[in-house]
Amino acid sequence: MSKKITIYDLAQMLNVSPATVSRSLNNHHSISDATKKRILEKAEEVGYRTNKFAANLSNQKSNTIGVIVPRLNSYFMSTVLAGIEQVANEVGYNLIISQSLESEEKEKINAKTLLDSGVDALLVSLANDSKDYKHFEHFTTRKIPLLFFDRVIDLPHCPTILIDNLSAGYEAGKHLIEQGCTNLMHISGNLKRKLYEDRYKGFKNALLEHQLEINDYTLIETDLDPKNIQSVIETITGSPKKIDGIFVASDNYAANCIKELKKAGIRVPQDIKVVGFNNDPVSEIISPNLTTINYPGHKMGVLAGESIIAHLKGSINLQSTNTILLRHQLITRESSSN
Amino acid sequence: MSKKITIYDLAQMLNVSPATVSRSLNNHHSISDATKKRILEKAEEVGYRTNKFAANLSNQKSNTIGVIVPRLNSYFMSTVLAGIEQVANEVGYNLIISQSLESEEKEKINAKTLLDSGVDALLVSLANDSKDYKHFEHFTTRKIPLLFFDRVIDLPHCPTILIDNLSAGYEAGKHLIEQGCTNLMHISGNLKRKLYEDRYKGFKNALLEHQLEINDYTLIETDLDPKNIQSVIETITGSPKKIDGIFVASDNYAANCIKELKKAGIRVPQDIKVVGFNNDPVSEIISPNLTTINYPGHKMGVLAGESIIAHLKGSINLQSTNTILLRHQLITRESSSN
DNA sequence: AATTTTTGTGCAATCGGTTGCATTATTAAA
DNA sequence: TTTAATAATGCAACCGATTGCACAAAAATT
Repeated sequence: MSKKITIYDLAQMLNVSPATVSRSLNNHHSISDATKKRILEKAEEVGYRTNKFAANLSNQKSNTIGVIVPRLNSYFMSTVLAGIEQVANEVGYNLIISQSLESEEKEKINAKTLLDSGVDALLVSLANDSKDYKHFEHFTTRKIPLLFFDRVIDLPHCPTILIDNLSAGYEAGKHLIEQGCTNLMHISGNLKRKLYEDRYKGFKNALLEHQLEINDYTLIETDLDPKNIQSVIETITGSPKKIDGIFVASDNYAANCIKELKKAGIRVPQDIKVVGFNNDPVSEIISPNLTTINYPGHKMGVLAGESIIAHLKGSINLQSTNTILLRHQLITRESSSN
Repeated sequence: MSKKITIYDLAQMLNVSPATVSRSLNNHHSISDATKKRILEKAEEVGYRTNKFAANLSNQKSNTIGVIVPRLNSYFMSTVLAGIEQVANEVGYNLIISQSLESEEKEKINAKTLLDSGVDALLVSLANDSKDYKHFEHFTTRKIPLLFFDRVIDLPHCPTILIDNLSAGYEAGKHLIEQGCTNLMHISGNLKRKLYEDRYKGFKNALLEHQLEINDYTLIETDLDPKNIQSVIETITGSPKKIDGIFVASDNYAANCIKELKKAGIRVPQDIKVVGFNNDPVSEIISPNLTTINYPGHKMGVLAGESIIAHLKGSINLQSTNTILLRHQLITRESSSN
């Protein structure tokens, strides 16, 4: 029981060849039903378990998908991962998940490790400070499908899944303006990442469209880590013209902003209206409830998983599809009402 | 470039044997430095990448650790996973993560898949409805180390990492009593899981110690999913004796309770005091801030990872250590003040 | 100079499945 | 009844790295 049983053992027990055993286990058509049954039953009886290493070596594939994310402990990311895992699991794919912790260096190492581990495909959401993408070339040259989601770059033959951040930013800005705000601010994530750049661009477009002033206080670039929120609050309160509308690139950060603003005696939404991003659960917990852009993380994960698996199974060719845009949606709540 | 290079290719290029190449790549002592250098350089030059399948097959190990969790998109769990990933990554281990989605059936399948995938160790947090643990026996019989965290069971030779839920529950109860509550309620998760059972037991002990009544309203068992919170709120408001203190087994659920209680016109903490569990970020966002039990998820992950890796490297023997208890801590905030 | 050690490499088996091709048994067609 | 077609199974090479053992060359010892 404790020593592992191979197809050779089974073959010997049943007086057939290992080839027949292998074919039976894989339900190959050229084996008679009787033999198959006999072999399957014996395999079950003696607790045979296939050795994936050997099978992988032979098949040159692992039924494994690699995932690299900046960090896995954010509501959004864990939701995406949950989606990916769910679809992958259903069709028998395993997920090797690693985090770059926002470091390009780690991202490179992780990519290499996953390459060596023989993942059949790679899903990536980029680290904030990744600037060089050579580490992904190994995958493309080896024709290992590579898909970017959320924090994406445009690489030849690599599809991307994301939302239309440009118009999401625009809608957020426009909404604040329609609510009567005239002195707007955007608290952004790292602008090296296109999604943040786009959100800001869209936001700025809304301002431009309404001839609102754009100045030094229109944009604050942060790492979206609530730890360093104090300086941001100071910037807000220190603005010469009173800020009356803020669009924050993450709900979590927005919630913390509201909390700190309240502490500073600033009322939300009366003094400042706030719009967040993602529709995290926290947006409905914070008081006032947070107006936000719904960003369907789970759906994104499911889609990423399904796309890559469909590609692996050969049913679609992802290389040609370049960008999949998910629908987003402004959800208005108390934090921007008047 | 695009076709993969093996040690045989390298051997041929350099007129040495594959064995020498292999040994060089693994920095075996019996190879001269000159040869090693020559081989390493060539390997680098031609972009050699080791084939893990072959290496794993030969070594009978994968440098991979399997993880099964109920779901990966909860703040607590994703934090634990982040901790595990971090330490595993640092020492070159990969993590295959799968979720049971609270289903015993899926947990079984996942365990099987991970066994087949040849993980060197398995870390598990159990699904709520798991009742049968035979699927883990394969691991123990094959001497694959198995460690449970958070939602644990006592299996021979399997260490567990958790906090002292009994005393945490007791402290939560005692705190509410000290704040003047006399009519207490506990909103629990699935009592099949020992951690929830223990939290309730501890809580009950506090009540007993202070001669407080225990009745039908003392305990509500839920799945801790905010979706079905309404019936719980109704139970609270419908209690003949007004409930004035609630201990909730998760911060997220507690936050939602507070939100709904406020909607129902019940003031927290004036009418009802609330204590949560986990010290999620949401506990500091909700107003009033939530008194809670700090449960160090990241630390738990790090510890789980470190333990299992130390065991794999042979530096410690986990089989003998049976339980690792992490320190928890009551954090008092507004939701239970008076 | 002869012998023993030490060092550095190679041979070949092994890990456990997979699969193209050959072979035999069986059934259908002529 | 003979021949062609079909079905079922086995042989043996292959996937790519690892490693015990043998062996030759170089260094150390007597």
